[in-house]
Amino acid sequence: MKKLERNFYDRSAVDVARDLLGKLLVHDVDGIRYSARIVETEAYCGITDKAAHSYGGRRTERVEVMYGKPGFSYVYFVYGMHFCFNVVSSSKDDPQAVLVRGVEPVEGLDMMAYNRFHMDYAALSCTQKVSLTNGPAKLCKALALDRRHNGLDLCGSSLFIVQGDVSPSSIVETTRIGIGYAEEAQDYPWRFYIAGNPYVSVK
DNA sequence: CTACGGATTTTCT
DNA sequence: GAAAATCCGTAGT
Repeated sequence: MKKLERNFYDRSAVDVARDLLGKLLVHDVDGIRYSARIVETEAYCGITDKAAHSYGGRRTERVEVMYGKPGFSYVYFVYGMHFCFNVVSSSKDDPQAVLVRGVEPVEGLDMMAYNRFHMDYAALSCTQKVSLTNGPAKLCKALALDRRHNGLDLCGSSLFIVQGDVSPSSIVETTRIGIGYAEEAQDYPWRFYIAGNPYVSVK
């Protein structure tokens, strides 16, 4: 399957978020391949979006990568213990990004099960299987993504996204999660997910 | 099933 | 010093 190229990411975060659904996120490390279908995303639309880390043109060390070229990773640390993975979108100096909130495991299931629960995949309960990757911090843990993966080029060879083999049947557009501080931006329909998929974090 | 609070530390004011 | 793009365990319905 074809790796997504720079021009895929060089669009608004809303367009990239919608089009990432059904694509395959791949992480190759230490001879292990993790891959998972993207089933839930959120767009963070830059300096005018009160929910975005780059709102108002804020430009700190943490958010610097969002001001660079599209198609790079933005991984941040939150709540003292979790990481979240984003894809930098839009053009250089327009700090937009897409948060990946849910993925469906495809390859590397045993390593994902180990990373999350220190168990074999076969020993997981049904609840645990779904809980492997149905949230932004859960999928980072499962796919072994952390601060070392901030600022990586997704057009590179260890962390990238490929075209999926099936396009999503039905896409739901709704409001974003966990942004109670964002006033009217809370109500913008910038979260997208594949209808009916069990790895969506919040229905 | 839903609701709530605690965990834990970086990041920014 | 406060808040945070979350998760998990426990308690209640």
